[in-house]
Amino acid sequence: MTTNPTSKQDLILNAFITLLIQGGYQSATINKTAEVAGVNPSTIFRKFTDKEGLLSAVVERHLHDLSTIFDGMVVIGDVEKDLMTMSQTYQEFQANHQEIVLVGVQESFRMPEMSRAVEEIPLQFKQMLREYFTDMRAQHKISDQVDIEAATMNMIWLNFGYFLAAIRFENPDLVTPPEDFYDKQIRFFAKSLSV
Amino acid sequence: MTTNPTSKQDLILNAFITLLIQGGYQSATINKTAEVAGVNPSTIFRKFTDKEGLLSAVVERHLHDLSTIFDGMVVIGDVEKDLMTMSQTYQEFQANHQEIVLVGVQESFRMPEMSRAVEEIPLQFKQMLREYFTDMRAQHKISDQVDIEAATMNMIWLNFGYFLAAIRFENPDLVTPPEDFYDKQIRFFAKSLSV
DNA sequence: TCTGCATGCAAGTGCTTGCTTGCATTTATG
DNA sequence: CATAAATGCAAGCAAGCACTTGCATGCAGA
Repeated sequence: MTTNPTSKQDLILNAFITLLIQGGYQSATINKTAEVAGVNPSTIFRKFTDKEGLLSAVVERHLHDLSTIFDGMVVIGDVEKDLMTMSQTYQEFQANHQEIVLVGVQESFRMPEMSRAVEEIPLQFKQMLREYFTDMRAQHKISDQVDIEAATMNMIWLNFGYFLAAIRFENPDLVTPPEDFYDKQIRFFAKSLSV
Repeated sequence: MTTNPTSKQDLILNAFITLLIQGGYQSATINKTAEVAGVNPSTIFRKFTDKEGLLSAVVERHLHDLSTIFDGMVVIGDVEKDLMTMSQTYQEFQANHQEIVLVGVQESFRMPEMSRAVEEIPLQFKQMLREYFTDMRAQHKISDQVDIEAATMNMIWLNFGYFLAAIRFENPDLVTPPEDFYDKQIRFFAKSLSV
């Protein structure tokens, strides 16, 4: 093999993820996954043992990605711009891991471990935000009056809500393009930090 | 019948809704529904024809409730308090119709009509908020500078995000009690309206 | 050229699902 | 009390599911 085709492992995983996004865990059947991946169903079992094994592989890949979530991000000390950067990083990560968020929301009852893997995303975001706000307050770049915990949670829920609306709703009255979100919403939010 | 027991229709519907909340549409099987309702599976088919028919009944009930969503609500002209009231009304309605929101989020690909029924909730909320903000600005109770559209969407996504986090996450770092949400978050939000 | 590994293929197993049907039994109603 | 409607019950059906297995095939490296 001289070319560089995606490995069958990845082909299968990607097919599975596609189906997870479209219909959740239950409707992402092995047969469909095999068909989308262009692979025989038996191959999937040989590689992943189980349907659960397939899911585990997805979760593992996700947790690995998560550990590097804010790695490339640079803050410059301009609150408005930094918040935009952080929000964008968070949004893009979630968008690239929709399947985890969706399955986590869907199966939180039957697969609590899954739910906990999903929670890790906003938790990382929260930790970073809190540190940032604390820092900015020490530098007097945001008001002393600001309730950091409240501001942090506000950002988290706002971003989480926008994300889910964006991937599941179609009505333009409920979803704006990401750039508008960063530009208008984060700016709106940033204002309340100077009061 | 001299007592007033819930009709079998309602028993079945409620059982179905319970299962929808716990595991979504696919895992809410007719057999389980019958068992939870204390009813024979065949009865369900005689009453609702189909599994789809069951879902339709749930959606119909929902749409009926939705038409009265803000009926009992009273605004007093105090922005902070009014926003709390509105947020609470919205949150409580969503909590009482979790099943619709969840199934809508889960099955938006396969059942777009469902998705549209879910969208109606935030759309109603949006309409009310926009009117309220416009009104308050005319009365100079909020700043002229405020971007009403941005403020409206901010409230919607914030509330939507908090709601989904609240029903699916367990970590107290990601979910606060509703009272805290109204008290701290809405107050935080209200501040940005006076800038 | 030989060997071993990865894959395809097809048949099959046992379980669950949605859904139907015919008949007995209970329950409400006049 | 009589009649009709609402339910329970049990058997059954076709389809889809996860998963297994045995064998043929093809491809890679020694």
